[in-house]
Amino acid sequence: MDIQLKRGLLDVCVLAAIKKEDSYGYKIIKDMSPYIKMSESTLYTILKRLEIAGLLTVRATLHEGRVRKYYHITRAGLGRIQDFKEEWREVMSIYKFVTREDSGK
Amino acid sequence: MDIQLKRGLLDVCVLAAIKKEDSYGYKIIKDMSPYIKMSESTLYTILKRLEIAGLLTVRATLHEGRVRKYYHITRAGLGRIQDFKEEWREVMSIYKFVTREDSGK
DNA sequence: ACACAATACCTCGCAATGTGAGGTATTACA
DNA sequence: TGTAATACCTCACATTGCGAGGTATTGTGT
Repeated sequence: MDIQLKRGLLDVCVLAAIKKEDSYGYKIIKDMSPYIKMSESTLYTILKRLEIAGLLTVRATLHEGRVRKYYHITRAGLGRIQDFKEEWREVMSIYKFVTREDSGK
Repeated sequence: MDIQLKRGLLDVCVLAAIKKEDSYGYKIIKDMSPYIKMSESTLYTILKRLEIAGLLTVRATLHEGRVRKYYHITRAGLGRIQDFKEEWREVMSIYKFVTREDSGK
């Protein structure tokens, strides 16, 4: 899908992916892939960003000899999703503006 | 509204603003302002970009001593709006993913 | 006459961010 | 021995919205 359209969705998608239960990078990409594709470099950049912003916390673990970092959403992260939800009214009004049919033409 | 969310909408909004009838920069901003705010520098950048991409054409006129440039949407521009419309299914599925309630939690 | 808003266009540098290319390391399987 | 899968990461690059700033004309208030 259009890269510009993605920009407003990716952050909040990642948050949504760890909302239900803590998850890790590799799994987040797999879970999101039916809805939205993203490269690994993008995801790890975003995870770092969201951590710095305090929207999630990290906990490193060892799993079958491999490092695995679990991400946990914070209250602020949940707030971010809520904000997104509220902003969606605006988005839909824009969508309607774009797709309206100029009946007279 | 969130600047990242805007990125996917602005181009197509501008096209929608000139779809009904040819319009010019200053008026486009006014027309769109109830739906989405954008600075002049943004708009003129976008108009230039869309012109280069062949999604609209320009016609300079004189109006009460001031230069006024009218923009006209091309077939490709209409196609861009159509593409956006079709991509919206994907966007809505992402929206649902983000806002779903984890019933069991 | 002077100041200021409105109309109408433009350029430039900055900051944010998705991506491909590339890197490191372990486990699983043919 | 080699390749895929798992799992993490860095870096340079291109795109793009925006603020700051610029130019010019017309209209309005003092």
